[in-house]
Amino acid sequence: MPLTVLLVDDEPLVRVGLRAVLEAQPGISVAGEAADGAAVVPLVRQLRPDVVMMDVRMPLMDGIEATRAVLRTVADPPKILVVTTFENDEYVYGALRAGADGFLLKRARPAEIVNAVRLVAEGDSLLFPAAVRQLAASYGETRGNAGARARLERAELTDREAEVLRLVSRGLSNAEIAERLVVGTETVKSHVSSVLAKLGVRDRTQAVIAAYESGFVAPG
Amino acid sequence: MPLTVLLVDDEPLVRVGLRAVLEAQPGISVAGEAADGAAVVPLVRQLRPDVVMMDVRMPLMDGIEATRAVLRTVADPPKILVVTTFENDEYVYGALRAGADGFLLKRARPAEIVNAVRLVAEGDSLLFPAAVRQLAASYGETRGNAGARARLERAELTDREAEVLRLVSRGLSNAEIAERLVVGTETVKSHVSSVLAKLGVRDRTQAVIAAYESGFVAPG
DNA sequence: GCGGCCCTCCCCCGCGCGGGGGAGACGAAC
DNA sequence: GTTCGTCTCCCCCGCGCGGGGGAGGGCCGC
Repeated sequence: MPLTVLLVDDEPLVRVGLRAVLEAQPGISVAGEAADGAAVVPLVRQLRPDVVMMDVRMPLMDGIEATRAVLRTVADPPKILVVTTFENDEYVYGALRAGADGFLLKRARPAEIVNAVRLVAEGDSLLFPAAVRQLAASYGETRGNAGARARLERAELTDREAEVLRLVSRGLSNAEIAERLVVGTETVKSHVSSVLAKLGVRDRTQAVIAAYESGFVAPG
Repeated sequence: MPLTVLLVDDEPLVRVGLRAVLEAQPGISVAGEAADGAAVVPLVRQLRPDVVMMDVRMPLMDGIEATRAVLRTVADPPKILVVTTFENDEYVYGALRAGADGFLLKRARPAEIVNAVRLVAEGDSLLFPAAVRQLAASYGETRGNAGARARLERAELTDREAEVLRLVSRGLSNAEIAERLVVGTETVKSHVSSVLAKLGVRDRTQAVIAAYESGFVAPG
């Protein structure tokens, strides 16, 4: 059975984006969506998701309140992954103190998002994107962080995969990449597939987008 | 008969790049390549290209000399499009005075390159990428520029095409774009094909790259 | 030594993609 | 009124792409 996720965010666009990222990933499915924290508890009871991706700032009930509500009122509660736009969002502290299992920046690349969901689902407690590490340090120390770090690094691209992604991001076809690297096209396909899986994307087009969005390749 | 182009550049990589861009464009074919200006005159005589894309800086004979040589010694000479890396390349002035029909920055996006080739082939004299306009102004005023400008704008994407490109650049498939825009997938395919043709690229992956490289979409 | 990862290559298969045509409807420009 | 561009939709067709398997060799670390 796939890993199920409940999305809670007042912006439809964010929900669509998260859904796209997660649905593209084999083994993860989005069980449902909610536009406000107020709707979370009944939805969790109904859908029994493995993970709740929870926005912090929402109009009726914010992510902190909603996290508390879920953990207080639901038996065998799901993991709660707090999603925020700003890395210095003070609400994040509150959400983590309320019992959230991890937090994630909205501008995280797809691979990080997927990893984050997988990690909290598997019980690793906290996630720290590089940009937030210093903030985390000031927050107080961190259980399970080393494990999470190692896991994130395992998900990083190998040298060859990175090389292939660079060429994909320059518009080359598999055959052209094969020629350039002096290997067979099947080998290139194999690397491309690995890259797609690790980035959590569906096709090479989305891989190029991820490459630009993550700074892996830069315009100009 | 297609528009034929002779590439003259000492860097193989540049020739490969230009060839890829131009060959991807229907109606344009690369008739030949030369690695130095010294080889241009015989090649022009042999191949009778419509356009010569001429690097300025080359080891044996530079683009200025080569331009002069072609125009002086070849009857019914091809159009000459000067290609340069630096927008403030002083050699460009010389090449233009020597009779070149236009100039182009190497970092121009594929669509601009294709447009430039088409424009000089059709007789429009000078091309001014935005980044070079001020330089052009200081150079002295400009015949045929208004015509070129209008033509470049005609080659720009329509509203619908731009909308489709934006969605392509967010990783959506044709079917997803169709759903989003509430039209048929055939319609989307039609728009995508137009976009590819106008950008002078081969597939949606290269279109996304062009979108990022041109600033049409921005990372983050 | 043995497991694990990486790189390499192979098979089959389905489908999305893109090229090549064409065509109708609408509105703006002439 | 006619022309032109845009947007819409349709056909056929080939191929590149990506998923699903598997498999072998090399290198490193335990």
